[in-house]
Parts: sequence; C-alpha cells; structure tokens
Amino acid sequence: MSVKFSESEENYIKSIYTLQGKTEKVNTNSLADHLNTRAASVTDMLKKLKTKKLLEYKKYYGFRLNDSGKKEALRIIRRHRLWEFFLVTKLGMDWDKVHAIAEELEHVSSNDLIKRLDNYLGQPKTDPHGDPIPDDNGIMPVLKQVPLNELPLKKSSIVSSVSSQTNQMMEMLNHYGIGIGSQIKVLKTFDFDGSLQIKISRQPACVISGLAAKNIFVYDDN
Amino acid sequence: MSVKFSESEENYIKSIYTLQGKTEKVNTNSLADHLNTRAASVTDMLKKLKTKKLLEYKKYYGFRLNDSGKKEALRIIRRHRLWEFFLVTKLGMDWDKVHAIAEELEHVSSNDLIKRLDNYLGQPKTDPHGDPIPDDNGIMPVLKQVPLNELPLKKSSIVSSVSSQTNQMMEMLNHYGIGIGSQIKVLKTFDFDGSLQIKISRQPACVISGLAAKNIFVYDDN
DNA sequence: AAAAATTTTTAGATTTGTCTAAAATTATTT
DNA sequence: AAATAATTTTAGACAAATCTAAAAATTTTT
Repeated sequence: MSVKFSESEENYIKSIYTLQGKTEKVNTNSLADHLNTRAASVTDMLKKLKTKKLLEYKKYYGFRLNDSGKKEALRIIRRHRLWEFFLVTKLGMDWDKVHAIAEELEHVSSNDLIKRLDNYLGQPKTDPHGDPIPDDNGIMPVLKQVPLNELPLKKSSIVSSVSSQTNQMMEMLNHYGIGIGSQIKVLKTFDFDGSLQIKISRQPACVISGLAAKNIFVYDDN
Repeated sequence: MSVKFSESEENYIKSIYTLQGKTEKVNTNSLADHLNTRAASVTDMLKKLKTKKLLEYKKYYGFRLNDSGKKEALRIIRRHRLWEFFLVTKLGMDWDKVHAIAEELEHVSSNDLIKRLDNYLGQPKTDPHGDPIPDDNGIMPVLKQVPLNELPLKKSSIVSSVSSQTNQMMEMLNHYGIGIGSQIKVLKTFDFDGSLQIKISRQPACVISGLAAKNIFVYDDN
C-alpha cells in the first residue's frame, strides 16, 4: 500500500513542505540551512526524491513538492503533532521541550498506531503550540478564526490574519514581533481599558490594546 | 552523560542479552540467526561493540556482554516493555501485535520521556506478556513466584520454575511445550477436578491437571 | 554586456552497516 | 591423528547519506 521512506527522506520532505508554505519555490541553500546540512547533500537528496516522484525539480531553478509529496509531508506532520499533543497532555512535558522528542517519534509510521493514538487523544484539531493537525486523509482541519480578545486565557494559538493592514498597525505588529504564523497566547486581560497581556514565543510578555487585539485573528479549534 | 548508540548497535546489544541469558556464551551464528543477518555482519559489529567496551570477545571463542553492556541492554529492554505496556493498556492493541511497533519506539531514548512514561503508566512491573520491566537503574524487579493454579484467570505470565523435576513431569511439560520462559495464561478452571485450561503462546489451548499446575511456578507482580 | 559574486551541481571521499566469497580456525568423524 | 565438516573471520564490494573542493550555471554589479 503506502510506500515507506527513510528517516532522512522524511526529514527532507517535511522541511521542504514547511519552506514552500511561505515561498512556493524552495531553493537549495535555504533547505540546507533549515536541515543543518550542506547544499551538496540537498542536491543528492533532491535527485532521489525526484525519482520517487515526490517533487518537481528543474536543475538550478528550485523545486517544490508535488501532490504526492505534499500528502506525504502532511502524514509526517500529523504524526509529529499528535505525539507533541501526547507528550504535553498525557506526560505533562513543557511545550518548548517536546519538539525534539516528537521529531524522533514521528518516524514510527504504523498507520494503526497513529489512528489509535488519535482516538486516544480525543482527535485533537491543534497541537500544543496551536498548529493545526492534519486529519487521516492529510487534510488540514478548517479552523475557526477568532479575534485575539476572544481567545481563552493561556490557550496557545497561531496568528492567522490581521484585518487592518494600515501602516500604523503594521508598525505596531512589527514592534511587538507579531506576524502571520506567530505563536501567541493571552496571559491576562485588564478590564479597566480592555488591554491584554500577551506572550509571543521567544519574546518577553507585553501588553497590547483591546483595539489591537480585535484586529489580530488567531486560529481556534472546534 | 550516557552514551548514545545507533539503532543497529542497540539491536545487537539487545539480542546478545537475550541469547546470553540462556547460554552465557553466545556464538556468531546464533546471533546472526536471531537478527536475521549474516555471520560476517555480526563479526563486524562485535569488533565495534568491543572497542566501545560493551563486551568481552575473543576471536573464534564466542562473546558475552560485560556489565556496562548488560546495563545498556536493560535500558533498551525497559523502553521496549514500557512501550508495549502503553500500546496494550492505553491504545488497546493486541499483545501479539505490539512487538513490532515497540521495536521502533524503543530507540527513542530520552531519559525524561521514559521516566514520565513510566509514571504515567503507574510504574508497571511486567509488560503485557508477563515479562518483568527493569527499573530506572536497570534492575529487574524481584517478582513473586506463584504456582500456576494461583495465577488470576486470563492474566498472562511467564513460567519461572518447575518444582518436581521427575521424568514423568518433564515428559508432560515437553508434550505441552511448556518450559522456563514460556508465556502462559489460565483460560478456565474446572472445579470438578481442579484441572485448568491453559494457553501457551503460539500453541492451541490445552488442559492440565491441578497437580501439574501446583508444580509449575510463574511470575506474578506485586 | 562583461566581470564579479552567488548559488547550485558534480566529482570523488568517507562513514555506517550490510553482503558474498574465500580463507582461517575450531570441532567432529573416521 | 588425519580427514572432513562446521563455524568464524577476513577481504573486498555495495548502498545510503553525508562531506569537501572544484566546476558549472545563474544572478548581480559595475
């Protein structure tokens, strides 16, 4: 049925998927950076993945996963995120420490295992970082977007869009280091003026106005 | 702190441990058989494990794990059995199907992960097959031995010893395929004459007398 | 549009783990 | 104790994944 890929191949597939999400076409050096390897190694693997019909690749002109490559990437990401969810909710590990372990667990690829794990965890829609978990068919769940001020306290989520794209807004977002894809959570709300204390990953907590929060949309499951 | 071993090295270590449990000295061909590989490959790996100071090895004269090799083996076995326990009790998989998956999971070697998994599972003393789970210090738990007739119904266990070593007894044990290390469980007891219907792995169910059962000892946790 | 700089690919080596076939050693028969 | 058989090791090759250094192609600068 489904083809087996080596651990190394899986890591390449996953990285290409992540990078092409933003730029559509991926180039050799950025992938080498992302995987902490050398450009020459990337070229070698690209040839291999091409013969396995997972990507479109024209020498010197970049590459991208085709449909079956993307499908495979989503299967790997699904495993990764389910394990992260398990590590945090069942074993009580901290989010910021689960990634490395999930990176190893994701390569254990029994379909039955993953289906059962998913059920056991209650078919979660997002991982502990707020990233959506693809379903069994490799489809990303359609997540509701809510303004940041409606996100439950301390619940981690991912910034999905920003409604007001004025210069002033962008300047402020930039200042706080908030962008599409940022991991974010609300630590506290101040009823007095509707402002919120928030935390963006790898940055100190800060306070933003209620008006700003109303214009920052984040994913929320269910 | 603790040295990391490759997946392949870990598989060799584990197999040697299993084989030397029975015969103390292990020979090249039996290890090759056990690992489904060739004698030449075994010799290559032996050299490697010797330089890593995990085993005593004299050319042409067999080999055995030394203390640090045994310790490493027990760490791997601990991981394997904890994962088997998880797969059966939490994910509801069948015993006879968990081995292959645990075989992959056991190589994920974060100490923190295993400590948490152990706690989460309630620090089990035996895996679902009845095999004891080494503790965090690599020590096999001292398990109580009970006669087979006192083992709870349907609870899987491992034959630990046989009290009456008469020829007649041995003949019968042989006939049923029961030996030290056999995985066994009691399906049913017949009050009429105290006989028991039992199941030994990979063999059809059979019935033995109450007297026989009293002389077959098995491990029981707690 | 040449020259310079950057990016990507190729060529050839290296490491890990495996294999086959042949040689060396040990064990068993006669 | 020689001859034969079985086991184990060595020698040399191979595949996967990586690397360095050099060559080729593309992009940017002047």
